[in-house]
Amino acid sequence: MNLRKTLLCGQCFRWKEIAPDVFCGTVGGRSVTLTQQDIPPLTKNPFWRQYFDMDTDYQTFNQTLANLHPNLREAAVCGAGIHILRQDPWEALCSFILSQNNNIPRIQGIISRLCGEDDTMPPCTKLQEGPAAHPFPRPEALAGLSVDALAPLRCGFRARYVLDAARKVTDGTVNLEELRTAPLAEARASLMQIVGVGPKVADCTLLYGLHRMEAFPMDVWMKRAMKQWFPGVNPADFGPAAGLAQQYIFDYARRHP
DNA sequence: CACCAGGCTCCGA
DNA sequence: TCGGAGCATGGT
Repeated sequence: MNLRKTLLCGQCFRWKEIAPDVFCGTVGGRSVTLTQQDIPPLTKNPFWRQYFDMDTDYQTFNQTLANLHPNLREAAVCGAGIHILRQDPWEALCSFILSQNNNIPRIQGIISRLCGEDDTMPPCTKLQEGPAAHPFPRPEALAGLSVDALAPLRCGFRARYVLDAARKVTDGTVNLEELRTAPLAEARASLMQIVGVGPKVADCTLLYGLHRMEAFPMDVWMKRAMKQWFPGVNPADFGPAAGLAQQYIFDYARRHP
């Protein structure tokens, strides 16, 4: 696993590079600062082993993708080392609602404020793991709030989307844990009951929050990228590596102006 | 000033 | 069912 690629490829928003190759993040109520060298010992810890998805065979996924198209082979080589993190489903849902029609630096800022971090707060510099000062807020904590209460987040029209998600997750309208094993189409439909959740956000939630690797977040940008750089390749060809392929394609397109 | 940012809702044909 | 404006906010 390549730590930099994995944390900076756009799948998560709570990791900061506080110095070259030094990353500080908050996951599941824990904060940690680490570098690439910390990964081997850290993966003895079941929690981090699971979060970084160390038990999935990415080698086989890479082989599958590389054989589909020459450009996809190149993309897979460049993207090798990216793992799809096993993020908290609610955090992923909420994060990708906030990501719509938005850019990554601002998404990070909004999520940082949502977690109660102050804009003037210095970056965390402690070098070992500890309890999080600012864990991601649970849906129950947000469900009762008003749009006005979220004004300090400056997330604009997305505020009512976040609140609708919080309410529907809290009252059981959407049962995130059940979506781990539900048929993909059903899981997608369930998430799209939430106002502000369309096909793209639903698939991002399934992929990053519920580790449904066969989910393929598709939008007009991705359609164009597929047609331009990977003609003749269909998302159906990716099988259980679809989510990983999408990540590789995203990175590939970024490197090809 | 216009345009864009990992989209979606809402409206009209 | 489809297309396109509008949406809050901040950066370039």
